[in-house]
Amino acid sequence: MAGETQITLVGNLTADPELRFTPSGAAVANFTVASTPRTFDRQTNEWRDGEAMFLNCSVWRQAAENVAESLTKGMRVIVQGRLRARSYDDREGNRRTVFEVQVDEIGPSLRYATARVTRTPSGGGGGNWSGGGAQSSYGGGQQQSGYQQQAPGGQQDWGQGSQGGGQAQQVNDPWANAQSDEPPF
Amino acid sequence: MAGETQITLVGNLTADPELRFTPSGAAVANFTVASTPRTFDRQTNEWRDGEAMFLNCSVWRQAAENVAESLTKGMRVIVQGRLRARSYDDREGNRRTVFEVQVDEIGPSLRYATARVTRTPSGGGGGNWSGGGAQSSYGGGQQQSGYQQQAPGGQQDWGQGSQGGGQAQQVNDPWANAQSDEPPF
Amino acid sequence: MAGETQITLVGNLTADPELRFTPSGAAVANFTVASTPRTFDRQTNEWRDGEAMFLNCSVWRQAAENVAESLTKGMRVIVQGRLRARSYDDREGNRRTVFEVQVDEIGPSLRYATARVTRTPSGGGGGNWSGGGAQSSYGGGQQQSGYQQQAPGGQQDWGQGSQGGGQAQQVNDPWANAQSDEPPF
Amino acid sequence: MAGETQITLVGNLTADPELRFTPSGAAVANFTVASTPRTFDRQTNEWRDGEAMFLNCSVWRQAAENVAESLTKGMRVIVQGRLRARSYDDREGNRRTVFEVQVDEIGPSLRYATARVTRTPSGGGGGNWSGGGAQSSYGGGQQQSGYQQQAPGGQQDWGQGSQGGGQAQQVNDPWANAQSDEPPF
DNA sequence: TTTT
DNA sequence: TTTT
Repeated sequence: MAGETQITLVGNLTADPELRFTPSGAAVANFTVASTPRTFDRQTNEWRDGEAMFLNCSVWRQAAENVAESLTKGMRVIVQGRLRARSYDDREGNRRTVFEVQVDEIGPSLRYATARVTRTPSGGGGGNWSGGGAQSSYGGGQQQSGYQQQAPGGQQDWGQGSQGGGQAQQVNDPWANAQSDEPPF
Repeated sequence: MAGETQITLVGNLTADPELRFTPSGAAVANFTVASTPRTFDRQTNEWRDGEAMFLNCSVWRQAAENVAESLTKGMRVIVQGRLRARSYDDREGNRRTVFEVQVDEIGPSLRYATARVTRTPSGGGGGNWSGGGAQSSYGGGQQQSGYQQQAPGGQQDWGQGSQGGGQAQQVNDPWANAQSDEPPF
Repeated sequence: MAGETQITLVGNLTADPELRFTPSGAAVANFTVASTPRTFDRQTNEWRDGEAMFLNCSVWRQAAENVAESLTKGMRVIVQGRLRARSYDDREGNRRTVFEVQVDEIGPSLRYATARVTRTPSGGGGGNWSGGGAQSSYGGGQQQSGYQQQAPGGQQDWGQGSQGGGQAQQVNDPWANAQSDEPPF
Repeated sequence: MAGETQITLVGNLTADPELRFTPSGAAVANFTVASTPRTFDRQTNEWRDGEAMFLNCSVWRQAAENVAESLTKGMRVIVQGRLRARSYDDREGNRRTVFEVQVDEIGPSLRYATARVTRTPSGGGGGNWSGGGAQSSYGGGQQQSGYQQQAPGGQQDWGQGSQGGGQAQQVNDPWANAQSDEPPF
């Protein structure tokens, strides 16, 4: 008995994902995707950009850690998930509602980029299956060290001003505290 | 006036993608995604695997080349596209129909894997923008050679029997010839 | 070259659709869909309702007129479309953004209801065709009268207070004037 | 933890739905949707029809009965569901696989047609609610008779030859027997 | 096997 | 502002 608000979103990260942990240790990554609709104008026979749309996304557990490790500001991603609303009262006491995508699957788009995929050691998750895998035989050590070296460079490359993006933080902010141990969805 | 057969598919590659070129030089990559539906059985309170589904996918142009370079047998991917049917007559003269996903967006899933994304030089495509971009500073040569070395290992790792998967071939088979210069979709 | 923000929404109308016409005579129907996510809680082994989500939808041309004629407050619908954002400044000068679904296809859900479908005379639209008109075999009169009796009760059942819902209005409000002759999407 | 093969399908019924019951009394409706992709050819500046695609669909319980009562050959529908594969061996011993959409939500499209919705008495289902019942203000009788006149014509219009479509049958064919009490999905 |  |  499904049949809900399925959404498939394509766009670019407005900033590096933010990784957090609930008190019980569950990882959550939050990020915003900017999606600019392009429509083909039959009159003028050319493409027109619509107004950009910014959607907050949130992803849990192992995927959250993978997202924080793999994605940075500007990258184009594909997101499959369910649209949700969260209401709150702003400082003036007005009821506001915010939309958020609960991510089921996410990955970098290969439309304008290539990706080198590395399987996440399924420790602690009970992951039932696969994914990458390719690089494990590459000669662990070499691959590993390569990875370590690369990370910083990649950071700088995006000219991002945000420090700590994609870095884990065991925060104690209100939001984190408000989170239960388990994903609410 | 849209409103068609939108499909969002998650599953694993059954083999390395096959990259081909139409006579006029347009790239096409074909691959098959195996998707095993999991349903939560409320009686027994556990997850049950359904019958695996195998879907052919085809992607064009720059994305085709990126797919061939990035994805290998076994990897989990997210695919967004439109479902199509192709009919043909088999050797016994029976009309058969084959389903195929025309890929709009594809990427490796980050559920069980990480990915290092590198922006494709937008040469010859007029691509309006990008994703990745990060790895340019990794020191091209090193990265490159690393790739060459890694490829074979990765290959073996998935226990695949198909040789040449992911390799470009300027084929002249009937199918390639039948293709026009432009994607039919 | 597609690959956008596809959304498929299921929920209930919060009110009767509002039908308007652009100066040049193009029909637009606007309505809001309330969608309450239900998730199966594996701990307690029961279904839990999430926070309701309210999404504005807009549909154009013949479909707009059909929507206004067919749908009323409370009905469950399926909507297929693309999610868009519209920004504006509120009275305090704050930039607000509103989400809206540009409807590609819409229909009443048959999950808890039946529907008697009547093809719209394709006058003025060039629509290539349509749906049904099946019920002739039900024994018109009997079925009909049964329907008549039900209708009023059903109405009250919905407890809707809005009068004039689903009625066309050649409005001249700013929004209508702002609209061009053609759908902006 | 979802993230599967979501499909949203728009097309026309190739025949009236077939309603069956499992031994334990659960209703199932099967039908085929023909979907003809239309693409806008930028060269010639006109729409082109692609090859038609035929997809089997199956829907369960109350919705199955509603479908059988509401939909007939030729009608345009919107279907939201999950794509599945079913394998079998044909008479020559070849393994064949058939695709099928497990319907989550379905309804008649309002693009070229109107619909009069009537809430299904939620007897025996526990359905939490429904749509329908709006048209009371149209002036029942008049509207009704208008409908009656249209119905037969519409019927013939469709030139449908299949009799008994949409009629319930407590079949005992192999397939029905193979079905368990509960939907397999 | 098929719809518009 | 709201539906079930």
